[in-house]
Amino acid sequence: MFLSTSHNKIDLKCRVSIPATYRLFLEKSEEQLILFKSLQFKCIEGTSLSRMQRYINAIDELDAMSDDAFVLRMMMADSFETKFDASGRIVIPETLMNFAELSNKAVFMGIGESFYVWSPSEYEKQYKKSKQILEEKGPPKLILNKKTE
Amino acid sequence: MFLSTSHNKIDLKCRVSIPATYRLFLEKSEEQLILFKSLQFKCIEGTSLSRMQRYINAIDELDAMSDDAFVLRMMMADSFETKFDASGRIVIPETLMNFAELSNKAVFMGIGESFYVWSPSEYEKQYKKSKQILEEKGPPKLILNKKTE
DNA sequence: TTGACTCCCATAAAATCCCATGATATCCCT
DNA sequence: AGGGATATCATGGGATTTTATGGGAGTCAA
Repeated sequence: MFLSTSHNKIDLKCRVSIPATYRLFLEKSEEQLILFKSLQFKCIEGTSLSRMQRYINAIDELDAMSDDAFVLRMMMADSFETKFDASGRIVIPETLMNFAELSNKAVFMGIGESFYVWSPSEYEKQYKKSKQILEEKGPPKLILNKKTE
Repeated sequence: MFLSTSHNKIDLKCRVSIPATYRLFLEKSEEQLILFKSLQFKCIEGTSLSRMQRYINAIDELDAMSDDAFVLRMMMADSFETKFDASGRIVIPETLMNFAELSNKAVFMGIGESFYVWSPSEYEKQYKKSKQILEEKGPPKLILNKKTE
């Protein structure tokens, strides 16, 4: 699983070290890493190829002309398969650098099946926002054992 | 699989470089590349021969006299099997150049099992449209809670 | 012989590999 | 528990390979 947060440097070639824990998780499960534009936030989302595969399969199950299928196809088009160099770094494609407004620092935030990559300022913004919601509305009600029907 | 987007040049001989990632995917899976007119958009669709085969099989399951079967057969008739030259380029058949209104630039857009080839202006149009749908309707529901089974 | 198509070679820019290093964390032995 | 030895991590930069693209020589058919 992708967990924990870390702040890593992006060098002039747009390389970043993927946090070792993330990398080990991918290597252990023999998964390729996919990066894509988040549909919800101004950040990059990272996930395994097999999870991305599930989205792709979903496209075929939808009405091909539907808005959902349309948006999902665009998501694929904004996705990149990446691999590590010998020292565990990836290169962030230019498209994604621009989309997430990254320059020389990246914040990795693990959220289970996937992770986010933020610019420090955007991360800060979202972090404060979540804190504020927490204060105003109290902790969210979690249902851990959801019935699947 | 086919992912990511790239803008490549079409030269005077109607040659374009297929994005290396697409090419490698096809070579690795020992697949032939098929190009055909998209049924939904003003663009060329590219896919593997085996996926095309699935379309063809699907025709047989339709009422042979139906309009759907008729349209699909016409689509097949405008399909081209293409192969790369030594440096990974293909020649786009004139019929398809005209259909997609291509001139000197092609936008390759990977959508999983297949990819689209657009003129830059048409691509731009579709991209904006998807952005707009995303804003108005939010991300597709299956993104948010995906059932694994 | 002219036009269309296919090979083949050339090249600049970009992506990738390879080796190096300081900092941190982990191990291990007493 | 201390403290040095060892491994791992995050980072830098140069060398090499691949990619995308241009253009010419050979080939085949009308």
